[in-house]
Amino acid sequence: MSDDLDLTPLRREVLDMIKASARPIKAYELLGLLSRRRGRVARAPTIYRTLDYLTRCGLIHRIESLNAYQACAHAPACPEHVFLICDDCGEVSEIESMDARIALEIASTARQFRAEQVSIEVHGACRACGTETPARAKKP
Amino acid sequence: MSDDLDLTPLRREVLDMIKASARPIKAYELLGLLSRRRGRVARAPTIYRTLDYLTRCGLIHRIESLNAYQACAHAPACPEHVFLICDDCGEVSEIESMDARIALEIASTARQFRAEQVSIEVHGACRACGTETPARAKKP
DNA sequence: TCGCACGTGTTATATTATAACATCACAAGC
DNA sequence: GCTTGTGATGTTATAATATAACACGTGCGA
Ligand SMILES: [Zn+2]
Ligand SMILES: [Zn+2]
Ligand SMILES: [Zn+2]
Ligand SMILES: [Zn+2]
Repeated sequence: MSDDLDLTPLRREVLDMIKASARPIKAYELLGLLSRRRGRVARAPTIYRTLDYLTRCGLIHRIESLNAYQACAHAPACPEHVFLICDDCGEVSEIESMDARIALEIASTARQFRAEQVSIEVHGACRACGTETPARAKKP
Repeated sequence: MSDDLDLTPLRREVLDMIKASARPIKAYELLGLLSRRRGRVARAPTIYRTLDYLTRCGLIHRIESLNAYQACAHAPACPEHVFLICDDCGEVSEIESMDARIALEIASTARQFRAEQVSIEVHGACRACGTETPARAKKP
């Protein structure tokens, strides 16, 4: 395991595609984009290996409840991140909550559980979607 | 949408299988168990619909990072749950952390995000696995 | 030069999940 | 009784997500 980045052309290309996406992006979407960019089909292992690498480096995060990936909003080290996921418009914002992290650290330690990786995903309605109508009226 | 439970035989059978499992259990594992119990194959939609129902009722939880399901440890209403997931032995314990929940509520509200469903999954090493050896030595 | 580590390509397949439609049982209303 | 609607379950097919296993090439140090 090395500490420094090895951003090969493939990894950089995939990272750029993820950064360019306004929403979390899925593995097979990236695969399609990559195939088109390069003029030949890219296969699943190519993209999954790259996503693994970028995730391990902390450059992107996987959003478990969406099976999708998003560039980290807070640089290469980001231990306190929380995703606010709007189920209406699909927007996901990454915030930091030191308080939540501390609470979890305390709760884990109390049970002698050594926390290594924390995933916090909050589903709901973002500001724009939540205020569309006072009391929950969706177009059918 | 009704408030009270409709635990049909299928739903009860699946719920019992989940409760009987010492670990989170996967949809296709349940499908296999169910097929054997009933002496004929059960198909995927049967189990997924049942899991949806039980999840919506709060009787079970889905663990997103494992694609697996576990019975709720805290009765039919459980808004503050956190999963401590041991990556060594696979044990998952469900705890409650009001503090984490409050921290997230505050952080969400500050961004005018209306939180509806929160998923907190902490991966790491449980007490038993974390103390096996002082500094991380796994059998190869 | 040789062997190794590692990134990538390729083939095949495993795992997870849903769409769409058929059937059945039960209950409300006639 | 019959009709009709509703919700649960069964069935068929397929979509979406992910990994195993092996091949190939390049660079690098022994
Ligand atoms: Zn981040
Ligand atoms: Zn929104
Ligand atoms: Zn619970
Ligand atoms: Zn353990």
